[in-house]
Amino acid sequence: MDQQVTDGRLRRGDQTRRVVLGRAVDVASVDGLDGLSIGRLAGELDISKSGLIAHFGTKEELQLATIRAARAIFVTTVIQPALAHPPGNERLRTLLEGWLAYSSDRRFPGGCFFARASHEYAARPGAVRDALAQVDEEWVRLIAETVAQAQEAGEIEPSVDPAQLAFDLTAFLDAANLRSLLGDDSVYERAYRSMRDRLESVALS
Amino acid sequence: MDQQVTDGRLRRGDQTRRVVLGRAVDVASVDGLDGLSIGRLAGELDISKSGLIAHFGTKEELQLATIRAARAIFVTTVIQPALAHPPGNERLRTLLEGWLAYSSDRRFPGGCFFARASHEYAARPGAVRDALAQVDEEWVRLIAETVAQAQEAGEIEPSVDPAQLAFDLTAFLDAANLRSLLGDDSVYERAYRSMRDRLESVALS
DNA sequence: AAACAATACGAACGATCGTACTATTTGTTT
DNA sequence: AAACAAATAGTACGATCGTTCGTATTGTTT
Repeated sequence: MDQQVTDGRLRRGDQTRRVVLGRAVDVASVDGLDGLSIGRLAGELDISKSGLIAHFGTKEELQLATIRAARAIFVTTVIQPALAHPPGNERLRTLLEGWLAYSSDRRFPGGCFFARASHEYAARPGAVRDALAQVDEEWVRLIAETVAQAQEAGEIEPSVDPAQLAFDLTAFLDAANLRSLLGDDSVYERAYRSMRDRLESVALS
Repeated sequence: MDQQVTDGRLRRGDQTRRVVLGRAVDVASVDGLDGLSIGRLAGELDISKSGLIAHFGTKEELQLATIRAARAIFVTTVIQPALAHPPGNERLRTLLEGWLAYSSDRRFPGGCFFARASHEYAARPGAVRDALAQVDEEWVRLIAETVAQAQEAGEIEPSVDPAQLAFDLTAFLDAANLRSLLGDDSVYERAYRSMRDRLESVALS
């Protein structure tokens, strides 16, 4: 996204930003975007509070930057690999299985970053909530669109409402993520089975 | 649970506890069990910080008491009314529809208290997480047991795994709760439809 | 080498956090 | 009325919060 930077000063700043955000997403996935305190982050990274916040201005800007960083990781981990597969059922399954791996492999130590942060800010109006709501909506829409493509490919019954199926499938994923963190070890298998059964129930080919 | 208290001093204390916890569950449903600060709570209720915390000892004890208070509200709002119905499909539907109403009516201003709090503490070991995990497990188990009773009544196919069906159904509920808070107005209808379709797919009678 | 720009630091600000300690008030018991 | 018990209040503590300001460091440009 960013063009190659040759100025060593800007390069240094970008590197610091990267390190800070890399730590921020992990911290926030466990302790939330509120638990993401500037002093704590600076302490863990052995840099000064003032030097850290100078990159973002305010805490809210740091939170928004953290959301963008987490979104980029999610795209790289879950979405990009799936886009290598052809549209339709195969891509849909890759997306869903990729999500389960993203959660169960603990790409973020606190499980899905967005499940954690979205629940934290869902009932609190503001820029942070809006950003999280948009990411969530993008994700659900991607699943629905992929379902629609599978229909166009003749792999899923045309009578199925893509948004409805996407609601069900993403619900399974989120439930597995939460209950795994709460100590249920069987829940990823359950989610996989529910997902498979649900897809088989609407399969055509 | 508590026996009738005649001592006016203890009565006064119980009343204060009740007022504090009544406010605490609402605050925590929006701002989380961390956002539940003693100073804020005392300020909103016009009592002293020291007088408030004297009832609970520490903040963690206040959090645990808040979880117990929220659980009592949940039982009264969702579970008790359903227990008036006969075991089986009827009770199961009442539980699920009662939950959707509990969420959409905003019995807690931040939506489901436990969805909010569970995600907040899911990845943070301690007494608070354990208490939340237990409430969640109780709830899912109740749904699974009610499914099993519906099987015994010949209303649901005996081949169905009650825990698997309970996983699906509770997943729909939680997804509706979150996405409603994030601004999706159609999501309770979607959850209702998914729930109904899922139950019809395993119905016997 | 001098001027400039971006980054990073250190110190301090007022505010709020959870908690502890000491009165004071309110109600009961003798 | 006196002694006691429970609830409530007032004050202060050290720690941490987000933010601001002035200064030093690092790198580039002239």
